[in-house]
Amino acid sequence: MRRATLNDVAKEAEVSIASASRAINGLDNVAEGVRTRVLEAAAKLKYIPHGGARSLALAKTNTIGLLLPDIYGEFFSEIIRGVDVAARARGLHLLVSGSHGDIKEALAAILAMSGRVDGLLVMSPFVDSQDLGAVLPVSLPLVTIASRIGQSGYGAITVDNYAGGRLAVGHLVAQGCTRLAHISGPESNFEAQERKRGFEDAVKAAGAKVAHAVVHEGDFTEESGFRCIKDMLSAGAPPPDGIFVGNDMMAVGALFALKENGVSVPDDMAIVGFDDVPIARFAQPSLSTLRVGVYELGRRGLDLLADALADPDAEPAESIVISPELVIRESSRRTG
Amino acid sequence: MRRATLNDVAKEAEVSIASASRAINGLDNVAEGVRTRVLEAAAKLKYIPHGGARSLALAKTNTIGLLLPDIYGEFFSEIIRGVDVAARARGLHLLVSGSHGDIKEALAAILAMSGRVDGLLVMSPFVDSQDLGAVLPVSLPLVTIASRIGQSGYGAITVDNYAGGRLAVGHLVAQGCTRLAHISGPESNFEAQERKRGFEDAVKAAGAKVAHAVVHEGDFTEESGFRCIKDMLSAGAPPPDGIFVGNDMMAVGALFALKENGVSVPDDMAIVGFDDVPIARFAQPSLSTLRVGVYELGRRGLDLLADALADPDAEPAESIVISPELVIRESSRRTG
DNA sequence: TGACGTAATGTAAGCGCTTGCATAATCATT
DNA sequence: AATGATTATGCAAGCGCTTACATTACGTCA
Repeated sequence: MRRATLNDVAKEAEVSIASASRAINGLDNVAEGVRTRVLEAAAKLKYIPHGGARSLALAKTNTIGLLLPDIYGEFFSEIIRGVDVAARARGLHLLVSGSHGDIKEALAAILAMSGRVDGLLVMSPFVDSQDLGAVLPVSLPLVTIASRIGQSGYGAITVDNYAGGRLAVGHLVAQGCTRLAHISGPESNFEAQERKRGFEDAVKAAGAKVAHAVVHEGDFTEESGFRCIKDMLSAGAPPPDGIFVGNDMMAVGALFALKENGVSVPDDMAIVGFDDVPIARFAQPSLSTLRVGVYELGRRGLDLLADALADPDAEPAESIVISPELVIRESSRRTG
Repeated sequence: MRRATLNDVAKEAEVSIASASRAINGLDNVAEGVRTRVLEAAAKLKYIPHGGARSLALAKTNTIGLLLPDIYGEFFSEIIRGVDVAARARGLHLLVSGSHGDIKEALAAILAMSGRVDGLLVMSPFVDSQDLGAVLPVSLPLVTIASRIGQSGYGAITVDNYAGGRLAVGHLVAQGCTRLAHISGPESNFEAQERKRGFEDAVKAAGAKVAHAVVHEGDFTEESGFRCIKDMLSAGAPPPDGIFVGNDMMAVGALFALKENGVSVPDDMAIVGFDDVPIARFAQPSLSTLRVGVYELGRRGLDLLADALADPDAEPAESIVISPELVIRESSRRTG
């Protein structure tokens, strides 16, 4: 049986469709008798308003689109949590999509979202994200998270990855490490590049205190962290005694590999990750890392967007920069 | 500047709106000249089709609604991953919402989704979910995951939690445990109840081999697992030597508490969880658990729904029951 | 050259809803 | 009782799009 429309309800209640609409929406210019008749008819027909049609008529969807590289896993799950909580608080719904690292897919997702959302929350940490910015319709309110999109115009939330990298190195040096290494994220990832740059500059600044500093490239997955450590250990060269790993998942993989090879952490090798995803404190040993407040990233991103939506001609909020905070746990705390 | 509509494009290209539509959608009954004119006009005006309007006209959204108790965290994140992958493979989009354990919120979410999705994928493991079923519009294709909703009609995916509970106990007994305990999920959760029932029946069946079997009630969070262990240890009674924990997150909390109290796992106490979320193998010691294949839950749920959507008058697929598989890791592997 | 099939285009209805405006009904006021 | 103010209701346009159907233009064949 076809789903009931407002028209059906109106007929059943023997009123005009306009009155039915008003009754359903609780407007006050409806006679009591009409209201009850309409409501009864609606219940009888199991009428449920058609959200899409309503959106079209109102030019308002009460939905915001969330576009992430992926929509699962420790990191993104935390982002989603932040966004979800904030959205719920404002009565907004979420249309989420993953771009899977593919600009094409990201564009397709945005196309599909167009006309279904009031605004867009985008995280696209790819070095060439600017292209994305160029294609985006100017008309859709857009807030970016940890991205590098040309014209955002509606604010952005970014993480000071460079400073984070420097902090990590500073800490490792303070712990007495003299041979440093970095396991970076992919070349194509803007955040990864910034972290690496922080690492390298800090190493340079440390001067003679640091003997040599290698960089291995991973791809932000646990497996790649595992693999990088294996490579390092079998390289022949003396292994480093302190590693700054580009994100926590790779650090977890690294810890695994180190344990497998009997390298003691932190005594033989100190490890520092990045992000502070929930798993960091469960790792064995627990993982020192740079806390970004991933949850906050999501929450504040949504707030920024929702505020812009609520007051379209407020001046665009300046972008927010989040400074990572060093969290020292077992993996880098030298007793000596 | 207002966003461009198809009408604007048609005017710009000096053709009728019908031709513009056909050109944009790549139909073949359009003269080449017209097509290029339209496409150029569209590009010039930065035209992006309005998905909502298109859906309304086509009575098809290519979106499916995913309603979960929460949309983040180890467990749900895995579900989302399965759903996402399957949806992507079929070109479907996802409108996700969390009910936060509140039936009211779940209903609100479903209302909001109505008319924006072609079908619904719902997980509502609450004992009183039937009420939800009663209210749902019959018209929307619906597949349930690990839920207990009256008339699903379009198939369902369920987990054999009872069998899982029995398996866990069987394993613990086989490891030589004689004093068993269970940390259950909340009373209101259907799955939790089934797992508990499995535990209790298996204990009964074990007869004299098991001295006594206590049940503590948690709420599926890590904290509650932690707390239950603390309670157990300070209870005065001799502590159990084998615990079946209702899910992995609580088990992780339990491991923490045990380590804090110097109880050795698995020698003093063996632990078995449920779900096999990704974190289970990272725990220290790694966690024995009942693998549900959470990812599969999501993937197959979506497939079921999408198939029903694709062929509306196929007979409703029978529901799928997933049998958990025992995964033995360090937390319950006795060397003796 | 005229009848006819084919292909390109336009017209307009309709998807389900909201809402400005006009109309009708009710009430208070003098 | 006549007037104006107030309230309830309905009509119809419109949100941006698709598409059945009608119309027109064109080439083909006898």
